[in-house]
Amino acid sequence: MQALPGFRDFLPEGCAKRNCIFARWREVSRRYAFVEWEGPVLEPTELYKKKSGSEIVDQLFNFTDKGEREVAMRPELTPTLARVVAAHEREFKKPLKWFSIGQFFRYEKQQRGRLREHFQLNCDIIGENDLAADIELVALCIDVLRAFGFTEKDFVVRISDREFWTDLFRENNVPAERWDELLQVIDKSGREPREKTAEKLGHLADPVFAILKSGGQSEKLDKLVDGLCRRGLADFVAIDVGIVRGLAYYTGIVFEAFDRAGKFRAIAGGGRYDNLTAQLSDDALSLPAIGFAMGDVVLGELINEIPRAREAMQKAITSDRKIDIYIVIAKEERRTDALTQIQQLRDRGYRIDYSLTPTKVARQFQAAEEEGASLALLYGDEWPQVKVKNLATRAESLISHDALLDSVAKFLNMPGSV
RNA sequence: GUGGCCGUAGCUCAAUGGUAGAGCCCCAGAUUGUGGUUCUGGUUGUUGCGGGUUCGAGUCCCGUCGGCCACCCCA
Repeated sequence: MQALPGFRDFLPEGCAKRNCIFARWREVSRRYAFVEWEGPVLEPTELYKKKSGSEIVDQLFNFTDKGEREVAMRPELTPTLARVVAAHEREFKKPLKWFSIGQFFRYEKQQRGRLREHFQLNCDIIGENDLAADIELVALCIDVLRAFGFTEKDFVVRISDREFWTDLFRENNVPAERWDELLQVIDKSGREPREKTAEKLGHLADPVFAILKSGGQSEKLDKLVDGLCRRGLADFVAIDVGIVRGLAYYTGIVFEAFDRAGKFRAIAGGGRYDNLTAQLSDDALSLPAIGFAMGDVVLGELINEIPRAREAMQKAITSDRKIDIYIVIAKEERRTDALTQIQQLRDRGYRIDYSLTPTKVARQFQAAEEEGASLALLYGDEWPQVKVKNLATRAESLISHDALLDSVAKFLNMPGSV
């Protein structure tokens, strides 16, 4: 038996890495005063059918439940967020600055950087129209990546604005029904032959190609980049109007983070979706919103790729898995006394390990070393004294068992005092 | 969903169609209370699975499952 295709087992090392990623995500989000929330993993399929564009439905991990309901494992969080906000918005001051860390699913053939399950950080600002919110959110995205040790040499956030294109469509009298379709064509233009794109664009082909080549420009994008420059983040961003993103609900600024080497797919992406709460509440409510998501899979690959990030991650994992004290039971008749003190030490919050069964002393010290213990306490012939060994310096001293707790506390606060 | 490549021990990989191996890991020892070294010994495979060709298949053929890559799509 093995895990289903596209689903991962997290062995201790993988789990430690994942937890480390979550910790950074949470830490930086909190730095921006975002608050954490969570929604259900399973939603009515209907929630995704209309709101995310029809293309998403083929990729849903969906089924009929025992109550004959059409349900889907969530492929993304934004529709849930819009639903929840529409229902509870009066309970909160605006703007809402919410983040969430959760697992998402898609039913697709897996390949590298793309599984059937992954974890995502979602950060959203709801109820603020001002471009300041867009700037804040992009800055947050950059800072999250910086927290992993990445620099402007490692990644770039490409920023675009869908209004830049919809303005062009309007000027050229393109009916609004065709906008989504044309945006998809522009989104795809970098990945397919020019002739094919030109054919789909029709009379818009020439102006669109001209803009994609020259770069395009808009006051809004300039202000956005200027805002990031003032925060000292200029080197992390680039305007790229070719970025459109696939989801239908985006209405304004859209952005994606890529590794500079261009080796992986997008690390993170997001944008403005000002109409989604209105759609999901049948126009009972309309709140502007902007958000982004960052997945653990591509991020994890990039961490492995960049030495600085990989070493930082490794260091954090090593330090987190360390225990404080290993209890060496050198004489089995002292086991009960040792266990009494193990309980007391654990009650004080120390990480303690010991051998559950009679084991050679050498093996016990080996285990102490492997688990990264700072101290070893040896229970044997010295009783009622305990031998305390500093595993880094190999220095030993004898301490009466009833003075042990104080002595250990002193050492662990100030290594070197034993 | 379509196409190409691949599938041997827990991991990394050997084996001109002729008896399935190595390293690492793991476990146990080296006169019985001290840790990254060393030495010795030990466990593990229906060669992904199922058919077929052949005197004989890890090796060739077909199917299937799984993995990788590209397409599709991208949350």
